[in-house]
Amino acid sequence: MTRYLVTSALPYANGPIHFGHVIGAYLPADVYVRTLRMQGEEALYVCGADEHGVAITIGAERDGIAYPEYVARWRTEIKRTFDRLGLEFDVWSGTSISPFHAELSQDFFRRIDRNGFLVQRETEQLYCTTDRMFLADRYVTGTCPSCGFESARGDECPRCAKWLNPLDFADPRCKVCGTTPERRRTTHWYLDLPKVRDEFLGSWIANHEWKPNVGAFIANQMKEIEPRPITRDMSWGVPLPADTAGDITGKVLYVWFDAPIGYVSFTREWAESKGEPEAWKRWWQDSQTRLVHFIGKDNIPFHCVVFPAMLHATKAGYVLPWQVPANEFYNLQGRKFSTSGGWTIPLDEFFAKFDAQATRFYLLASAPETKDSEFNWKDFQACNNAQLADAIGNLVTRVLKFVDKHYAGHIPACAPEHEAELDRVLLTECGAFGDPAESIRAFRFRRAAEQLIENARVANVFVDRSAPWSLQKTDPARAASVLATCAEWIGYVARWMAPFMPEKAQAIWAMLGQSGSVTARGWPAPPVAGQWRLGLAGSKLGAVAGLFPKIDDATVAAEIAALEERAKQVAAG
RNA sequence: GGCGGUGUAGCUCAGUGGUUAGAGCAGUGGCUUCAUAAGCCACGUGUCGGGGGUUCAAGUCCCUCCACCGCUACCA
Repeated sequence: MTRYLVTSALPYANGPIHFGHVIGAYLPADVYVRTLRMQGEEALYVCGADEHGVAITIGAERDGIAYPEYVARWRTEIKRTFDRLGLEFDVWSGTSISPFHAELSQDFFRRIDRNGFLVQRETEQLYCTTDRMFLADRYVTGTCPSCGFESARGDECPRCAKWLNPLDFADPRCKVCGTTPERRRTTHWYLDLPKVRDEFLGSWIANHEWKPNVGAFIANQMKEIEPRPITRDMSWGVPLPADTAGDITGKVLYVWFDAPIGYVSFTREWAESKGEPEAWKRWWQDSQTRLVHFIGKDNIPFHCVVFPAMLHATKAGYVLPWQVPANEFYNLQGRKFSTSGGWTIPLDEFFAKFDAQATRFYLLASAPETKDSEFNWKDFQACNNAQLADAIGNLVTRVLKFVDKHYAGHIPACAPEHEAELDRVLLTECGAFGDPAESIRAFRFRRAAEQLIENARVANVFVDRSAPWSLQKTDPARAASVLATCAEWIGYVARWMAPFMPEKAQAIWAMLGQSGSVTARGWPAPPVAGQWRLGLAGSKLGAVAGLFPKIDDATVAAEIAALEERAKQVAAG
């Protein structure tokens, strides 16, 4: 049977994550997995921190703490944010602590080497003797040989936009410490991407169905693909396999090589924790697996080209990505999120004031699926107030409080003589409703959010048309049937909501007097007249209370002012 | 420079070459009172960024120009 192996881009353990990361790669994956499971599919959701690389060593040294301590801090901090948002991974680990990671990364390297997809090259690079490391282009600054701009970056001149090679600087300086680096020769292993392309990857990519914003982009990249270095001169990382390295020391696998292998090693870690050490193979080396990578657009070349090339080059039977639902970028109030620039939302403060479940819904409803989008405070308020509080929250309270008052807190039964007619009115005359799962499976989360609201509105129309408060006086039996029908529909709404807002869905389920988990009831089949009711009649309601507190204008104005103030203070230094 | 994306109603956005281009929000008017002053109904002539072209037919395909954004692969 088909099974779904879902991954979210491994967050880099070098700083806090913001809502842009959350909606780009994590929240959609969580909703996807929850939906699949409610539909009875087998799914595994894997994530963890990416913890190697030079940016981390620089950060740790700046903070004066050991590398492992540094990455542990961010691994924990990032996970805390995920926990607050209700993101549930089956395994959460880190590339520097996962017990299988180093061994498996070396295994990848060895297999790829043995299969003839690695080449060695000697190059000359700038080396900073103060920081004791080779400098990436961006870590070098100097005078542009083209236009004379004195603070050109090693990769590109900000003034004349010319591509640069830092070796061409007459006066190179290390961006970290300001001293002059020296030239050194060094040998590295390169992944022979053109060879993988010609043997397999080119035709695989051409014949694979990609999300529209992914396909054209990577097809074009295949033409200019070049070998990529996969080793690096530093100490923090996975050491080269000793049998390959020989007498060469001081090299580790480059972070972008070992990071995606984390998906596999974390799966092994999960299997081990389940007491089935071999179970990971069922997920990674079985053609029934559908591998889905949720990422931001900056990761497209990596997950659609490089990682598949690595998987193929091992010739170890690994599955390749089935879908890569990459999102575009998510901004904040018209500008890019910038932690260092103060243009961000401090999450501790945010979650002290605002509901994490409502935030999940808003992020999904505004997700950057086809183009960049943004978190906008006024939109957030409108979404919470008009869609969640008014359309869904009020539907629940208006119906259940009515039931509470007139039926002694028990959901009435729908009289058999009313059922066919009420089904017809509800299902065909009160507006269109759709199945959010269809949209979710197509990675259209904004559309699914709309459908959720539309579905709730169907019941609001039904209540208005039926006017049970009048029937109560003229035809009490019919009033009871109407309320019974509304309660049943709310049960559907709760299940449709469950992947988006699991806690709120559960709260509705409890208000309906149902025990157990709402997700245990599974995903609802599209309601069909005569057979859609769950049979809630007779249930004793739980305590009925408002689900979504409203956010007032003053609160929003204060948040916008605080955001601008933060940015201003950072700009002033 | 190269590549990619975006440009549709006041705002945020949907729109698989084919009837008079849609939704939500905001706005206006009416109805209702069960409910978190919530709900329902009605009301949208917008050079679909500009200009060419293909087609019986283009927001939808092609070319070009303009604007904005991103990427450019040793910042992982």
